[in-house]
Amino acid sequence: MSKMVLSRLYFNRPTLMVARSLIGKYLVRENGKGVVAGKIVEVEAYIGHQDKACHASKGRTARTEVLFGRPGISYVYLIYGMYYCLNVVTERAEFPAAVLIRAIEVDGELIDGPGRLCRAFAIDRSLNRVDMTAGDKLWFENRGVRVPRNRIGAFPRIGVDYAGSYANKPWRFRLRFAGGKKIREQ
DNA sequence: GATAAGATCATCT
DNA sequence: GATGATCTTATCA
Repeated sequence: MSKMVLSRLYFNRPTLMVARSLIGKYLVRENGKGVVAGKIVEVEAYIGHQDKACHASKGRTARTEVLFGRPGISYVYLIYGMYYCLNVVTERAEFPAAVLIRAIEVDGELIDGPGRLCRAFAIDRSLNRVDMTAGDKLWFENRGVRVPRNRIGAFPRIGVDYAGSYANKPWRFRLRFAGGKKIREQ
């Protein structure tokens, strides 16, 4: 069986649907040396120019241009001068939306937080605007893990208090258990 | 356990 | 010149 790389059509759907269904899928990173893969356990959705927490709410700029592009493309940026965050663009072209990958489980070990995740996977600005549906360097796989809806919790997003009425939207999704243990909630 | 502060820079005003 | 889709370490209680 060939690898089940998530396709363009997978990401060309409502962002909340993509975000929820990404829980339990695998993020795969291939650099020159080898392959690292981990199960996604936490994501956040950023949806449209009306969402003040979404970078595209400030308009279409050189930086946010990628959010207006085709689904399935990576959006990597530097935050607080020290950490990278990995997102994947969702929904049709011209509609700016993306899913931030926040936490991953690799060999039973939880890598908690977008900055740490990118460090562990050696993700930086050179992986911005990569086509993640091509199965090259960075992509998502469905490895047949089924996650029941009741194992996924929805919470407000992190660090977006400034976003007004959008600050409290339950657009963060997290697996309630990982590695056999209950993990942090809220 | 909780909270505070420091590191450090691309992007936008 | 201000500001974060953060993480680590230190200091308190």
